[in-house]
Amino acid sequence: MTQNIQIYNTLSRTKQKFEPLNPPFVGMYVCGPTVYGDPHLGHARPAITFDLIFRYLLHLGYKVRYVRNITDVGHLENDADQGEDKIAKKARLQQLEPMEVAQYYTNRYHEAMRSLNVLPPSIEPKASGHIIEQIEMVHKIIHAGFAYIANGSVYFDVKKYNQSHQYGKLSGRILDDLYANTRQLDGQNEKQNPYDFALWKKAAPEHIMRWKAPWSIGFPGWHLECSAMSAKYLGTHFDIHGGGMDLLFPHHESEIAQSVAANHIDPCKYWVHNNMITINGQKMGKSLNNFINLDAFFTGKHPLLTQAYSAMTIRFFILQAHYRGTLDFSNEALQAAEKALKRLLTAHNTLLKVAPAQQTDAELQTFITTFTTKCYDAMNDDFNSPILIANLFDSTRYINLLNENKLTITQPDLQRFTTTFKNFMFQILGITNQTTTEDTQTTQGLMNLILSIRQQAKQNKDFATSDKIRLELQKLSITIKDTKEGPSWSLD
RNA sequence: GGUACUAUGGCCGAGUGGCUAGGCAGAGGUCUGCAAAACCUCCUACAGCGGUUCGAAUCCGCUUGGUACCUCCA
Repeated sequence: MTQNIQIYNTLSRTKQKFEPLNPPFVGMYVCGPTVYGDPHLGHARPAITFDLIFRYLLHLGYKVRYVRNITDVGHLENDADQGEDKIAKKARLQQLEPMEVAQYYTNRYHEAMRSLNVLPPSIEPKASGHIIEQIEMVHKIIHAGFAYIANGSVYFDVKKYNQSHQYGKLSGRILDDLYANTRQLDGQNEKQNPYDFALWKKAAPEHIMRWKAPWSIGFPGWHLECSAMSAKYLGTHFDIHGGGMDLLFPHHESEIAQSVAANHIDPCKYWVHNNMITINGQKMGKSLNNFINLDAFFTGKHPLLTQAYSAMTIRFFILQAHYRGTLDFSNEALQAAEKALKRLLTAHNTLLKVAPAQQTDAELQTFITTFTTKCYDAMNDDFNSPILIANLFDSTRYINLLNENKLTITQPDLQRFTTTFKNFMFQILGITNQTTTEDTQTTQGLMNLILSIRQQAKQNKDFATSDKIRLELQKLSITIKDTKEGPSWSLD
């Protein structure tokens, strides 16, 4: 916990020293999914980004309360849909109860997160379970004079708020510009100004998800749930608020306005935003037909994919880029990531087999003394996972040299080396080693038998047999390697 | 049009005012019955145009791409 973490704050557009409000406690809120469709690539990036931050803070010994919500209150698809929301629409199309839809896709989301080895958050509140808190917050905002009621709906008065506060300080927007660019929606609107946003919306007759409030039977505005739930579980002023860069405006901007209006304080100290994902250089969107569900990656069943990619490959690929940069998905890039990951995992298995010696070579000694520090430095610099991964790759060279007995290492140094490697690779980056069957006794016995038969064949120069064994095993995803110490095998 | 992010070698991707990130792919070599793996060596880029500087890919300005948001869409 003595680490000096620099964290990029969207609010200041600079890296700042991370100083929790109440150490060792850290409160972190991240906007979760709206559960009306299968989880896709767009869900993976923020989940993995904040999983990395969560894991690192935990590793350093912070007591982190990580809150990530589930949006199961439908919000309007667009004006033309006459008040029908996404979840309700799905429910109508599939003839299901809206909550059935929400639960189904919540489960799907959880399954995907588990595959990606994303740790569950400390609290995962649902918007539908916090209607009371949201109504209370609307009361507070009305009481503070920053909201008005129109025909059963309640709107946030952005113009008034902006007179005493700065609406746009997070996204860099200026209210006059917003006005100039949004006036085309004037007319039948209940809003006093086009940039006002709903806190509570009166439900149209066909709107299924509805709750009773003093103003009308209706549903909460979509910025409100995050403000209400973060305040409930993390307090009115907490450490980190995260989410995708696409949420910067209007969602997060409005969260600040609501919280300041209701609680008289900015909701959080650090705003952290992950950048977006593109596919083959194009934006990902349903209309462009390049919208890839996570399941499609795992099975390879999508026109844009030439093969299946494991969840760990996806995770590793995302971590190979810094979270604030855009990330482009392509088959070529994913295949590179797949091989790179395999190389690291192989190196780890090799490291576990290294036998200690009387002394550590000078070159290796130098490396080991700086290795741990360099890994921490990478993470401390705004969670720079690409640099961390580069450091791990630097270490593989030494691992392989140790394996070939070209270098030696003492037991304490080996212990240090292994601990650092494991901590950063598995605990912090959250990579898992999927080859579990490798260790079962039966498999091990069978493989020893097969390999001894193959060695016999090789000694008899019966290469037809030895090659056949290797080829057939390859079909079962088992790779044979002939090393100086004899044959070895691994499960791909 | 506005706001913001971004532009790096064949590909993916870090970083920095002068001291070659890393991975993948490619070339050569060692090893090997062959293969795979591993190791060694090679491939040295920073959108364009100006400016600041002893020196910029790194700072400043302009131009041109790309992306997101600006719609009661996480």
